[in-house]
Amino acid sequence: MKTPTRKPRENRERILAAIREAAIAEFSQNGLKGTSTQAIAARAGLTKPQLHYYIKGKEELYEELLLSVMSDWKGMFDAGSTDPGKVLGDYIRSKIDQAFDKPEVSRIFTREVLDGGHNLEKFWPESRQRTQEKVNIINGWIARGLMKPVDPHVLLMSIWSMTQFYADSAVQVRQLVSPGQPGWQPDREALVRELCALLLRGCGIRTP
Amino acid sequence: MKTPTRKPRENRERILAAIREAAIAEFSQNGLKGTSTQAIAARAGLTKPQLHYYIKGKEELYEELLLSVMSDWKGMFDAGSTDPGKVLGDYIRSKIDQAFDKPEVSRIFTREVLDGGHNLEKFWPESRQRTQEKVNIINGWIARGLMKPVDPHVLLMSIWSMTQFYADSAVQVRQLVSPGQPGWQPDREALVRELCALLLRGCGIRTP
Amino acid sequence: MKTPTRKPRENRERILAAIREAAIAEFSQNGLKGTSTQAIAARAGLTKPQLHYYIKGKEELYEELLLSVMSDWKGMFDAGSTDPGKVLGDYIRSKIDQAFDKPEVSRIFTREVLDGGHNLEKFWPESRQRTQEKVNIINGWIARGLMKPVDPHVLLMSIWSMTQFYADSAVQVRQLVSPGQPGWQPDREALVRELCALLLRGCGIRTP
Amino acid sequence: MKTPTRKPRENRERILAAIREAAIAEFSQNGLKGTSTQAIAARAGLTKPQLHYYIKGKEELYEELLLSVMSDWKGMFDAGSTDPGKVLGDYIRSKIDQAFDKPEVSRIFTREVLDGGHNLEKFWPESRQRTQEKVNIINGWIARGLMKPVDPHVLLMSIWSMTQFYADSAVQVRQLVSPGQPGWQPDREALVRELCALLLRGCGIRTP
DNA sequence: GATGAATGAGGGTTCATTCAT
DNA sequence: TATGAATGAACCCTCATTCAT
Repeated sequence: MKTPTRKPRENRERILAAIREAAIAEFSQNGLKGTSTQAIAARAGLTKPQLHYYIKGKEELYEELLLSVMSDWKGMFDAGSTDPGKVLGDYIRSKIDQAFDKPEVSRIFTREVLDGGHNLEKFWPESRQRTQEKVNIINGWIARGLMKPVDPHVLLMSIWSMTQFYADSAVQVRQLVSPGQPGWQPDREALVRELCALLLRGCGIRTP
Repeated sequence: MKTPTRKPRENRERILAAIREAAIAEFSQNGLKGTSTQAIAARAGLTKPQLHYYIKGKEELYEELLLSVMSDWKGMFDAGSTDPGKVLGDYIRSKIDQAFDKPEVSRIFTREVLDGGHNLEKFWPESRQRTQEKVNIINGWIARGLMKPVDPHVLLMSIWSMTQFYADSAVQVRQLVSPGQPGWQPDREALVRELCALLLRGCGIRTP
Repeated sequence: MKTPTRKPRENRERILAAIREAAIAEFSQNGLKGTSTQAIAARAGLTKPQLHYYIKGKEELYEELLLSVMSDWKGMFDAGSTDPGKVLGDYIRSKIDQAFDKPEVSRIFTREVLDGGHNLEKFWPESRQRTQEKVNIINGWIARGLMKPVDPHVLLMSIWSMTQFYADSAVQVRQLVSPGQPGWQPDREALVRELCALLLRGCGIRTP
Repeated sequence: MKTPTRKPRENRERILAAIREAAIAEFSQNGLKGTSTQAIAARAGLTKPQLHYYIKGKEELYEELLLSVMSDWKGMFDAGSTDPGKVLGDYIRSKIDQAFDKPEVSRIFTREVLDGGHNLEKFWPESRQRTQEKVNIINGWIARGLMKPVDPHVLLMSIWSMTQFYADSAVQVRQLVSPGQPGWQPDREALVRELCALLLRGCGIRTP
């Protein structure tokens, strides 16, 4: 009569969700090696053996998380429109949204890359292909005179890093921009506007 | 009688340099927690107790290293000229040079920021001040009509992240750009040119 | 309503049999300590708690099994005949049959002896008595001149170990006898014949 | 000034010897899985981490021990003489000596075989070859009429198991032979004599 | 009867650091 | 200075068993 446990399925799902949340927080803060199952368990309100009842191991949990992280980025570069300004603008917005809403997720990825990206090996082929598709689209725009001849790879990596920055280096941002003072605040809307302006102008894309 | 040990001072310096070099490599690859003193000692050609004879502790060594890392970035934004294009271009080049030549140093910093930047606390005030100076300079350029009204903070962070990216995400770059194929290669000169073009145009700075 | 469960008694017996079979296989392969209840449960098609519903504990299950193993050896040395050759020959055949047909059972016993035989304590008195009876019979044969004066204990232990070997050391046998080649194969009939010839001749027992 | 530790080399060797002795005792009693490093460490008078300072791991230690066990058996079957009775008699004596003097070592091997012998894989080829040599020698004796036509493999395995028995089943022997009473005692000399008589007569080898 | 969940103990191993020499 | 040795804590994981449903 301690805990009702009426619906086992639901309970399991709830616990698993708690584990995932805890793991994201821990991995994001301390990395794969730096995170102890102890910490994940504690944060999820479980004991260590309990945790192992639900997951297979630390690495497996990490990889599963990494997979869900990767899937979050799919389809962000939506080439539905023929307007370069709209496509790139939407891309920037999506990435900034993700950086503001789920910064931990971004950090897990950055950390993994910093660690050598060995757990990402299985994702590279697909990522490579998707990158190539984007490159082709941008080259098409250039060919049609819709934008200046910018190296597509450099452009894509620039957008990636500029937006990722607001997730990974949130601390840095907060510290460098007169904290607690009426100075600049990383306001999401203003930021998106500024980044778009900077980049679209840089590409020579005319905006309405 | 094994080793002459003629000049203790010199010897000590040489060993300390070896330790620093080894530590940079290890910390850069595995982070603070992920690095074992064993690994540092081995890479520096010492035994573990030997290492502890020269350093105070892992954390202390790390902090000392972080300090030297930070000093590398001082003076990169050289406002000696009145030409915004030259100042920003030089800044970009310096950062890219550093990213290509000392990527480990960059990675240690990024990792620290990812970890929360607690060991950077003492550096924030100075960094903040230097950032403010740069912001003022840029605002001056804007006031004098030398460039479009771009948010200086966003601009600085963009340059920072875009350049840093080539150090931190070297793996990603290599993997995403059709490796081993005649595709795009991260050539330093071309890269600097592209980044300058993109950013200066984005700021509305006319280049000769 | 999932499973009919028509005859609970029968079902229980069937499950218990499955457990015993699974346990024999596991204990025989991995020993008492090396076997996990998990493994037994899995092999018997049960969950761990289910298994614990039917058994009292791992050790208890083991002891119960050991008991049934011991009973298999009763009456193998059948002194019904007055012909030493026949009695010993039948004994050898029974033991080889058991070694070939139920090697796991043999192995559980050998393992237990290797472990110190603490769980066999209750069986020793009876075994001792049965051994003494056999010794007396053999001494009788010797007294009547039916065989050479061989130490009965040594003879019995020799037969025991020589036959047991083909159960316990099946791997060794297979590996040492040119595997996969047209060399010697552990053929049961030939083996019994050879062992009988060797031993009976060794005892100076004339065979028809 | 706690412990002299004057000669590091010597000390290390002494500790390693203690570890090996402890490990033999433990592995012999509880097998690879059943033995805890804790137990080995305790028996050797060390703490667990201390133990790991000297060995690489439990499995490695086990394999090293197994290797030394195997080498103990090399050259026991000394075919220096042309007298079958002497060769086999010496073989039996060597094996019985080893069974009485180092029973634990024998048990480690038997246990390994019982476990499937996976750690012995690398030894099989050599063992196979040595077995073949012995088989050839015995076949030579038979061809020259020095002994009856006994299957050499069966003979060798019989000798092996009969002698091994006194190491592996020491408990059984002690329990089955009226313990504490003036009955039969496993006296080494008598045992060797009995076994030789039994086997040589079984092979039809005339002894002086 | 069967199932999800919990628990406490222990297993193997690695680590940062310090001692005594 | 430099080395063998020690130490105590922590880490990841598995196990046998039991509880409540």
